[in-house]
Amino acid sequence: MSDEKRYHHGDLRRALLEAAEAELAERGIEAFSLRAVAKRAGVSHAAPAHHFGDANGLLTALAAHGFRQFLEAQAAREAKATPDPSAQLVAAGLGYVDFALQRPALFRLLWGSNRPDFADADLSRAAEDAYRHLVEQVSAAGGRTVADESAMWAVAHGLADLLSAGRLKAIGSFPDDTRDAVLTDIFSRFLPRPQ
Amino acid sequence: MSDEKRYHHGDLRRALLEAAEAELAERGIEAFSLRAVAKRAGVSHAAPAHHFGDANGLLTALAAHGFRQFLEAQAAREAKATPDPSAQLVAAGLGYVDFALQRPALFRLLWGSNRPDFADADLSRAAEDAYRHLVEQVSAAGGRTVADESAMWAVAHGLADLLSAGRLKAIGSFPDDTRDAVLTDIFSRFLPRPQ
DNA sequence: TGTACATCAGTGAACGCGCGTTCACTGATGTAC
DNA sequence: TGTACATCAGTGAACGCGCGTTCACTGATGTAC
Repeated sequence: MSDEKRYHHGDLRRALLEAAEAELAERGIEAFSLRAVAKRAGVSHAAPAHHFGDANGLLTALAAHGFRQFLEAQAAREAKATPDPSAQLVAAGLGYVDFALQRPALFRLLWGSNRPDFADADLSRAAEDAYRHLVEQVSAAGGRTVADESAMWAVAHGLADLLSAGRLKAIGSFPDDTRDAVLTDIFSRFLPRPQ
Repeated sequence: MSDEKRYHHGDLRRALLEAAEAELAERGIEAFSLRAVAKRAGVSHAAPAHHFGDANGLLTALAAHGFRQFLEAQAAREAKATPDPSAQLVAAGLGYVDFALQRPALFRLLWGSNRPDFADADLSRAAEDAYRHLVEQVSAAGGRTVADESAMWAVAHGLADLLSAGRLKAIGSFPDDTRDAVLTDIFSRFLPRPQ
């Protein structure tokens, strides 16, 4: 039954989110349109309205979903690291960069666009969960000041943004394990200092 | 003669660049259109073609101009700092952030858009000048490795991007001199270490 | 100083296009009895 | 188990809009003589 043509899609909401991310990746947010997303999902161009209202509604839902995946990318690295708080903080930083490299279009939607409605309840909750995770990690590693927290966030964010945009060519051209080693070196410089 | 209505504008190229930046600031790159820029500059919507070809041509020229102003913002901070190489490097970082806060729309055009043609000769020269400046500053301050260079770039970029987007609310709410002190503290952690 | 002419910058009407939105509709699904 | 009906998801045609592009044009400027 999976390949028969059905009137009701069955899981159009999810299909539209995937199509939207693919559109962002291929054509960029500047050329994003609801009609192109619907076409990619194989559905008439008026169908998305049932699920998301308009294009910004779809992008808002996609951004909320993106923040959850963003946290998952960090959790995946943390699970592989030793439980030491500093190692966990470095792992979160590596996950931050992983996400930006693996989903650059989504990364830009989260951090560099004003189209999602960041006042939306679901999206703002997802974004705050991500922020809270950072604060907790820094705190567990001994960070106490605004500077501690901002330093770690900024360096992770800067590396992620520059790498996903194809700048920082030196690091970008390293094999994965070499890249991880250099990134770990950099993150280590920013670890909160013992008082 | 300045307020009389003339057929020839006189300095339409510059006026279009200014109008384009204002449009970016007000409506975002996602809604950028040549017609709106022309209207803002008080000129018919076909006029920009004489100077820039199309919208991407205009954005490319604006980006090249932006990179030069980006370097100027750093130079302004460097001129006020002591000549010590580490102090100069920190000053460059503060200028990086200044630019992002003062011209957020332009900052996003330079670092977060794919609409400018980065293969354009003038733009790529301007972008490379900015990159070279960074490398030289890091080198003068004793940086020798890819990690030294990337760390400094990433933290400056991350602070600039997050602050200009209104994240990092703690630092963003400080008065200017307090903000500079916190940023200087953060940059100092990333200064190349003596071997 | 004056005239003729070439070049250039900007105009404004016209065009075709893809967009979001609306709306009457149709087919599928779920539920009451 | 069957029937009737309400609700829901998706269709497809229609619309008006702003967009980029084209093009014949006009007014301004510069230059040759």
